[in-house]
Amino acid sequence: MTTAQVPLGRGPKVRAAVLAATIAELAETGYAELTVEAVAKRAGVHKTTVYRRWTDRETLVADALKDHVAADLPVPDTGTLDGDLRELARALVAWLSGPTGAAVATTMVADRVPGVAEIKHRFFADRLARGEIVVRRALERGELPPGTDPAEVLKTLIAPIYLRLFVTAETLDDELADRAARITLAAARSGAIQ
Amino acid sequence: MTTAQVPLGRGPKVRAAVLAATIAELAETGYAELTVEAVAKRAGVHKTTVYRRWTDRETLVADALKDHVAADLPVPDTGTLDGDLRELARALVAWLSGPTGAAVATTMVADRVPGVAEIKHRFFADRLARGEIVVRRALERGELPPGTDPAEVLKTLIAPIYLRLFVTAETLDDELADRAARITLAAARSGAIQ
DNA sequence: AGTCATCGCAACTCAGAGTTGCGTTAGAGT
DNA sequence: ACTCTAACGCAACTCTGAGTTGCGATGACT
Repeated sequence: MTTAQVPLGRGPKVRAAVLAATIAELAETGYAELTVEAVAKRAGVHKTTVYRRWTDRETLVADALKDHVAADLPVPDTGTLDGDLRELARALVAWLSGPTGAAVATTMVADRVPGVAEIKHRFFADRLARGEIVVRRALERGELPPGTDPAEVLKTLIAPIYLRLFVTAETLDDELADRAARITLAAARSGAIQ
Repeated sequence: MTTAQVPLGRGPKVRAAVLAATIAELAETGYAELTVEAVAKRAGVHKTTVYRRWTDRETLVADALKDHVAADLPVPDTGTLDGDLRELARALVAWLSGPTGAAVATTMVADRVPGVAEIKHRFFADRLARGEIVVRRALERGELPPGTDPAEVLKTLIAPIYLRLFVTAETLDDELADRAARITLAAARSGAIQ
């Protein structure tokens, strides 16, 4: 729906350039300081062109986030829950370590941009749901106590990573990912995550 | 230091009113939509008065956050790590459940307001450091395996609470606090938090 | 090569950030 | 109770960025 328009005229190129420029500006200045003119200039496009395709700044940002987040998460299958959790955590760290990933996550969380709340909710709900599969497989393999809540396991895994990004604001690394996986595994195995 | 000026003239009253109005506006509209005129009107003060005391909007917001965050955290001492962790988690939930707490936390995290980054860092570092005491006491009581990292335990405790506030955006409740305490305790006892 | 939707450009309006000068008032000291 | 002064209210600015409009130029598909 979003990108699936018949590619006629210069539409698609302009659209892609403007959305990419929006993400880049978000990464550099954040939403509060983002100006449409800066986006247009970066995209090599005139300001009015932006307003012809998007009604206002909020819609533009929301669409850029939606577009940038469309790629789906590859779900690992290493054979053990420990391996899968580490892969998931490392993939999240890798995404949030990039300039665009951090900017997208921060914008989704930070500001009350109308339209972004729903995008954020769908995005995280989708990611969580996909990740749950590795926990379900572990349950089937008997790696975890019955009654363990897959969604809560995933939340336990990603929580310290987002905490570091948003709260303590230190750099993300694979050591953090591995520790998150280790802690989550220990808690889940002990039956604490119901 | 912040509010400790000799109370001469109408200064202190105006300062308190404007800072309170700033927090209230942050809670209602967020930083991106916050206008100085709205703050002034809410504080029953003229716009120029605000600009006489604070150089710009960013300084005003930073000062309001700094002032609002000055209250120090009461550290529980229930006798058991489980009890202390639950108290800490519930206190955090209570703070973040209020309108101002959520607004303050969101503003600190969300936008790149110059001056706020440092306030955020100090605030969270201070809170973490204070909370660590309960873990140190548990280590002395032999409740946890030697080598357990107090700071990491605290981070494990608060991570799912901030995750729910910022990422999944569901309502915070004591059940969340208790689960966070339960999971943290299980992971720490198993020796996974080094 | 022609057609038409799309884009560039200039010229607006409007709101909010931040500033200045001057008249007015609240409050501390005697 | 009465000054006297620092702090406040007010009006009138400038400036930047959001969002709009009309017209002429250009690029993509037939």
